[in-house]
Amino acid sequence: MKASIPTATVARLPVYLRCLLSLPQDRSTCSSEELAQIAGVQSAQVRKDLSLVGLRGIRGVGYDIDALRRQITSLLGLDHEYRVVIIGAGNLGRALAAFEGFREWGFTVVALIDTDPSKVGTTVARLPIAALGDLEAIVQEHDASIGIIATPPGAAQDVADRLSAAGVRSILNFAPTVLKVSGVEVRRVDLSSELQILAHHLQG
Amino acid sequence: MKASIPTATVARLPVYLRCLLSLPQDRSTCSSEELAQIAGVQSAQVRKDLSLVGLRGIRGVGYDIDALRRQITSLLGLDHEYRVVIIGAGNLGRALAAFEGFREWGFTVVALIDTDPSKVGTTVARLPIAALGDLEAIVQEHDASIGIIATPPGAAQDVADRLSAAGVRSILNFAPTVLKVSGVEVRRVDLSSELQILAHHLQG
DNA sequence: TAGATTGTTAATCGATTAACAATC
DNA sequence: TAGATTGTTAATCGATTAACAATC
Repeated sequence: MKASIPTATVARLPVYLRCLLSLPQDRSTCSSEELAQIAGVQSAQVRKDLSLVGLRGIRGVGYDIDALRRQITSLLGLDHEYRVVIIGAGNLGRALAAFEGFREWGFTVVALIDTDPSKVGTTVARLPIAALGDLEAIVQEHDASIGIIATPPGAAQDVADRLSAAGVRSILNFAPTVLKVSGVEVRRVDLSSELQILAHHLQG
Repeated sequence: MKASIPTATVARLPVYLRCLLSLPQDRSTCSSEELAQIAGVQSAQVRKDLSLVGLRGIRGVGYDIDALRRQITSLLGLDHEYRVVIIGAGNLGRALAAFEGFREWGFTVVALIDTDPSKVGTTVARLPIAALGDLEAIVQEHDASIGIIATPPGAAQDVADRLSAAGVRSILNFAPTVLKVSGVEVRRVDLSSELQILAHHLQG
């Protein structure tokens, strides 16, 4: 029984990975101090995180960059391909469908879904927009494991329920809605809230 | 000297506010238990948060919904208007420029800025795209206090430096770049990282 | 060896939750 | 009054940081 990795640590792994990939090809090792510097955290944090996920360095030398890259990739499951469906073909949904940053890490957007009949059948980034009624069929056909909700707030819970029932196991929710689901991991990105938090500091 | 509000509490205020606004008009009070339920947190959390920001309820009754709405709005500074500049007119930058969710809370996008000469002068959501060279002039002209970075990663630090020097005090960063700035509050939204974190759970 | 750097422990800090007296 | 619900304290939990012996 392996102890699970703290969520704060998991959330930093993508940052470390990107930093490691940005290091010059000819470098072979990297100290926790240097990685911390470019990742914007403390070196003790880096050592603790890497230690928690079972990654070891060499005392007096540092960490093997290539081993770190490969092992973090594997820990995050980025050596698999994941199929993603996006629900909501508004400005945000379309931008996400065309976003290159997903493909780069092995996430393939297999469908963009919307209720608007005038949108269905048109294409965004070479992807045809499908009807909401086909959600379940599409998830099953492509064996999609991730759903991205970019609908208006009122539609989000229903879409989440349907994604969950169809077998999607992770949801990235851009709707400003608190989703009630079970057995599905949800991450929330609330763009308006982010600005509101910044606003608090501007005046406080 | 007022003690400052814990960051975790500040981050929940926008959620509470949205929940309160979704309550029927004819309701006048709301218990911490009910608010917790719709916000997806524990009732003790709600009471603690509200207490930390100085909001009181009535024992045996609950909290006054209208007072809560007004006071949270004020705490977050949402009774002001904020001018926002967006840098990067790619898919994401354009989607953000057209995003209605910002306007709704008093955030006005005053400029969309890009380096690409073929984009400059065209319009997105009735907003003309400006040249990067004009960033400082635009920030000053509109007295913008928030910058949204939606550039490729390599450009983000330079843009952040220029925003900061031009007087912007808060940055929302969508580039997968760790920004080094001082005296500016930065919030990071890393879309690829979100999927990577979800991927970790899919396989773990 | 001397210098560098890890890996881990313990201390600290901050956030969440449970519990319940206070009181409407 | 009796029932409901707050406001706060204390307990718990999780995350960060400091410090340093181990060791390359």
